[in-house]
Amino acid sequence: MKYSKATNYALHTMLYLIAIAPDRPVGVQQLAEKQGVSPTYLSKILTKLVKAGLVESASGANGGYRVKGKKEDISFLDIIHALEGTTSLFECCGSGDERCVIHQVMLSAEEAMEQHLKNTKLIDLAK
Amino acid sequence: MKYSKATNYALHTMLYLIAIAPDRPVGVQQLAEKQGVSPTYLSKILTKLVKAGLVESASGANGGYRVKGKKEDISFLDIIHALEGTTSLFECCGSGDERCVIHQVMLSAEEAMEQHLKNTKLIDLAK
DNA sequence: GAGGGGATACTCGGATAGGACGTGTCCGAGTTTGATTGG
DNA sequence: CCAATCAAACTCGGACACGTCCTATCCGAGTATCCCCTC
Repeated sequence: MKYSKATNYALHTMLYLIAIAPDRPVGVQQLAEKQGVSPTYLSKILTKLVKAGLVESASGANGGYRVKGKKEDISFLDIIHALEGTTSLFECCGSGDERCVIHQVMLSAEEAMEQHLKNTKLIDLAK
Repeated sequence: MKYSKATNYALHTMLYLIAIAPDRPVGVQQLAEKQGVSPTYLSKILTKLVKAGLVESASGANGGYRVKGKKEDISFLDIIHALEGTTSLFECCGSGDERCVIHQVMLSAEEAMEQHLKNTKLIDLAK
């Protein structure tokens, strides 16, 4: 039960893209160099962010990645959901949502954390 | 990033032990039968709960497991920590606790969930 | 000077490999209870 | 009737097998930009 390193990389990459938001896209090599990760691995992570609609990619020379949409709306939860998936942290009693009291407690605890992550926008840290 | 099934089994087992708290300990076979798990596997989970000081075991015939200490004080977080460990869900920037803003946000989000799990006692569900 | 053809820089996707971890089983050892048996 | 012995029930711990996911790398393919060369 831990957040994957990929989520960590994704958060740092997104924060960097938002903080120094340029007109031209940023190459994966530059992003990878900042965090000491291999560019090929980081590109896999960025592909997930693209599929989630958080960033857009530009092919070819001078290509790279750029934040898509409004930067002010991107929250921690958006990025985490893009990498970890949106399924619940706790799966109970086989099939799913019965009236299991344990399940209800775990679900509300998870929602408490998600509310915190949803209310914190990345742009708040990019001052 | 998911809670393990073992945590699920542990929570259900503890709730059962607290709800029907008998004078004599409950055997692992009876506990395993309730949840459809193999007794040998459940005994591994119970060993972790014993080491955490939440239950105590009695060897020999008519042996089994019993809740240790005050039943009113056992929270969800106690059981989760016993199985998942107490390490943080998020490990940032290599070594550890620098002044990484992302790390701070993730930590406070995690604490929001843990507060919820700490305040919910198992005995509240065992009516 | 204008247009076309490479070289270059970059992303995209699949295949692959190693390692860690969760899940589950099996077996031998130690321990307590209770019944059985012999004096 | 008492006590010693034996069998049964049960937990404990380690070893082991299996699958899955994370992490990371490599390679080929596609694509856009820029430079150079030719007409």
